[in-house]
Amino acid sequence: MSRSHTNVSVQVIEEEACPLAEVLDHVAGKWSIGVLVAAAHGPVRFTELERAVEGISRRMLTLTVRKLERDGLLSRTVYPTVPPKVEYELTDMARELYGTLRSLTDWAQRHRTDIVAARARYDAAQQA
Amino acid sequence: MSRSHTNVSVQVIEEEACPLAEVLDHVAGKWSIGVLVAAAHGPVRFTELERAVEGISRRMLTLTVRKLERDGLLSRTVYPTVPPKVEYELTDMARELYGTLRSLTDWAQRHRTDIVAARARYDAAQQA
DNA sequence: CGGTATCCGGTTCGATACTG
DNA sequence: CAGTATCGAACCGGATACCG
Repeated sequence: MSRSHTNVSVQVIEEEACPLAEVLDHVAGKWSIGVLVAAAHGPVRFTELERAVEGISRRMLTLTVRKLERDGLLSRTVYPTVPPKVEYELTDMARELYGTLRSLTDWAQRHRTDIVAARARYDAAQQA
Repeated sequence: MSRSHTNVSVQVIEEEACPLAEVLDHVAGKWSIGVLVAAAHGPVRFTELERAVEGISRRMLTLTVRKLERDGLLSRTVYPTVPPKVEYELTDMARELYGTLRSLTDWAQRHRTDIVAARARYDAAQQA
């Protein structure tokens, strides 16, 4: 366990951390990931998203898709029919991100029980 | 672009999205990622984190490391010396996650300007 | 169908001051 | 050095009602 910790590595940290913070500002938020995942398999309509992303309110779905659209992660296509039809789709940029999201998912699934266990241990230690 | 959207894929979405939401509850939050990245290169002391994660307040750093420790992502070692010395380090579980965090970073760097451009385009279109 | 508008409670977070 | 305590502002997000 070498402690090769210098000013240089602190510099590196800042360069790494800042763009990452930016991504999260775009991608985090309670519902963003859920919406991206739900839209990943093809064009999806508003109501389909509403059903797929379980628990989301209409308001939050609107705000979330707007934000994702603004950041260029989601494309929105309006068909001026009656009744109106709107389709959302991942942009190429978002499709690249999706792979990383999947590896996050995989990590979460592998360590789900570990996290629960860690919490139980921590809480038990505190209450003592 | 086939629209092979069925009940089955909706099922898949829910199975994927839920654990992902859980990860984010652990890992998101304004500062978590920054702290994890800052702690990735070896044992780091509290004050070092405070300097490395630019903009974080003492309070938020405390809350963040506590949360990460509780979830088993960060280990906390106290040396009972005067003055006190506390070192934080990624757990093995967190080190696995770090790879994914890096690919998030890489994505962010590749598309940083794309996102800025997308926003400018969107905002211009709205104000019109 | 695909949204908006408004209200409002809860949580988050920064600022500040204090401590073993 | 490594925290804790308290306060208030800002923001987030749910509920509800309405609209082209």
